[in-house]
Amino acid sequence: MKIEKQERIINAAMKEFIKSGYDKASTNEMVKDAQISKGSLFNYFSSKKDLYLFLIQNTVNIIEEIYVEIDMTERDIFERISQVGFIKLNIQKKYPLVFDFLKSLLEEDAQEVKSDINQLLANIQRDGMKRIYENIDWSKLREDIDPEKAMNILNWTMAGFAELQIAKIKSFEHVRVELFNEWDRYREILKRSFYKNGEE
Amino acid sequence: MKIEKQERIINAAMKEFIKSGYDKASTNEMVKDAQISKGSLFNYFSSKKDLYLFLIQNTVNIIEEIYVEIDMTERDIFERISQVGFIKLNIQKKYPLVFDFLKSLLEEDAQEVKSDINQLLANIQRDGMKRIYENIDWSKLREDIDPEKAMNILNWTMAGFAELQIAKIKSFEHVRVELFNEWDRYREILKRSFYKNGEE
DNA sequence: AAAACATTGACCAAAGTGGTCATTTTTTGT
DNA sequence: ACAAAAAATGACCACTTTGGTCAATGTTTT
Repeated sequence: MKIEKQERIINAAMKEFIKSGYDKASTNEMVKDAQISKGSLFNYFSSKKDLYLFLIQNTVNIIEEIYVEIDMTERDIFERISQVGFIKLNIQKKYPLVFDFLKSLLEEDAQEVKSDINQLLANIQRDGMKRIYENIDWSKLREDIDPEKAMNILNWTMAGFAELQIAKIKSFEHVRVELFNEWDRYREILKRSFYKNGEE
Repeated sequence: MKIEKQERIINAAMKEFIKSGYDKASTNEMVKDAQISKGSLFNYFSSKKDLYLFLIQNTVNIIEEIYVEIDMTERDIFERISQVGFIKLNIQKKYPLVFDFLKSLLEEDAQEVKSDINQLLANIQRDGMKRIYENIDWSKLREDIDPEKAMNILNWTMAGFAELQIAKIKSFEHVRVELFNEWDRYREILKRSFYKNGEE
């Protein structure tokens, strides 16, 4: 099957599952959006559930790329967090729905798929943030700053910044080259604030 | 009508609208959850749309309390932001669904109610954050820090912290007294980071 | 005990559900 | 050019759910 059609189907299905949750997601809406016939969809997937589970597995595979791509030898927290952000941005560009779909999975509570979700997400949930921030050198931090709190502030700032940029991109419909410069400003503020004088 | 029953209906309706969006929200589910009969619901409200619009107006009224309660003479950003957080926390305690419902309104795209939403939300959207951070004294900030970025970092941190605490409360089912101490730690970190030495 | 008001849930036509399959269209091998 | 195989279609199915109604029943007030 043409890869473009595959993506059309996957995206349409994800979009509908995100919007409506498993139970209320309509296969009719999916085929309309993907511009294929009802019959085709049920040729590719034996049931709605089958399709849903495929999408979950697909999502897990994509998300796991993050862990693989992280350079664990980079021990500076600001470098590491920028790295993760960069990887996530690339994923977002390639698969714009994948994070929203993941979020919808965590909120899903339909009995029919609940256990399957937990099972398939087990791997990426188990470690979560911990794996991403393994082997970080905290010694550069000012001593009066709790590393865990610093990490939280960084994470929240990163997430907030990302959300803001995505909103901008979605509304203005043009990717900003200044994006990374802008992030660097935030990075500088926090770095100067959190690190001991003279470090790095 | 008994106030307790009113709240049961409002909460059940909001819950269902949050979960399913306007179109797919089921009035049957609402009456089941609120433990009233179908007939009663349509006695109180002439239609699903009528109910929805009532909930929006109700939400707007509640949210607007925030603006009223802010002490505009407090010009320190950290005080102000803690104030807003405190007000929001109280609203969250009294009306646990109101912020989720507000969020769901912003994501709603059903044609039948889209224009009504925009109209009713116009007031609280127009100014948004601006009104909350009016008349702040930025002179205490270190000169190498852009006030707008500082404000963003603060906002994101506050939101992240709140989310974390709500998650904790929801899962552990007991409100933490240490909550404000914990927030004060974050506040200290950011204050020491952002303010000139010796300020405040 | 009568009148006024509140609440109920069986009921309705209409719309939507996940899934099927005989039929048509497209692709393939020769 | 043609037939066989593969892929795609959408009308159709039985079933569920939808928002909304209203005659009947319960509850209060006068």
